[in-house]
Amino acid sequence: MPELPEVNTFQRYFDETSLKQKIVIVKVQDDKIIRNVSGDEFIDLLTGRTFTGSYRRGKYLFGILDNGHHLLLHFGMTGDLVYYSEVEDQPRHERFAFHFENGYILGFDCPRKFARISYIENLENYIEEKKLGEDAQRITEDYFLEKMKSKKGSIKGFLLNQSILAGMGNLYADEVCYQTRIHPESVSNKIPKKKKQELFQKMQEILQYAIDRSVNYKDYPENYLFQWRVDGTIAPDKKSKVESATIAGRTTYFSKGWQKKYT
DNA sequence: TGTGATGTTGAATG
DNA sequence: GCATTCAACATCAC
Repeated sequence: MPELPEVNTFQRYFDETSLKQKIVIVKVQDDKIIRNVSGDEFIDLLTGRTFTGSYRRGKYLFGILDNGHHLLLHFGMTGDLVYYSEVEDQPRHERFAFHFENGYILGFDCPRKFARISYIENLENYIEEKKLGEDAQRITEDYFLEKMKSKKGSIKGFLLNQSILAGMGNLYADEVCYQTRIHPESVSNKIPKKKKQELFQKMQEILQYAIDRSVNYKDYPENYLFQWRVDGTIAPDKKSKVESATIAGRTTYFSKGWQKKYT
């Protein structure tokens, strides 16, 4: 269930379990999610290798290999990592797995197969090709304001655009809009500067809050919109009702009475 | 039984 | 070139 904070949690998990051990066996149960090489090539490329570190940018997690290459783990909607040693702990929808020297296994679970795995020889080139923006937590306020100036689409679409800033997903974008009282359909370059700054600050705050606690959406405080993503419920501000609409192609929850639309 | 779900991408359209 | 919309990807849960 990964947006930036969740992928950050995956990174921690990956770092704690899978670094500095040789991969002795690679198993591929379903190579559909492996994008740029075949299942057999994947096995050849990774057998005998060791992960020395990781790098996360938005929702993209790159495992750093001991030959300087990278393995991209993108979790899609339902990707998950499971480190286990007993066969019965193997996740139900494991698509591939690394067996380490110590007998433990890192399995990549993914029911919906929306994940994307790529073997990358040159990370800079890959990021360039994909036009992957800088991580949402590493951009500056100036950059954020500057980018918004020229954008005529909805603020929701802006926040979701991974080539401008990487890491915001559907739920977090709604949350940031809600907390800054900006209607998600607002036109990006029509939002007053002060509100834009607020948007930037809130985004940082919400992401950091989630990262600090490795939280799930459900663990958020009640005044967050997260657990109120139901039409017609009373919004956390207690006065307005939550409604939904499709904005920027995604189901978006907001509260008309609470959030102002700048057009 | 039908519907929609945390994400990305490519095609089609304006 | 840009922005937007839609369908597709595959499975599960309600």
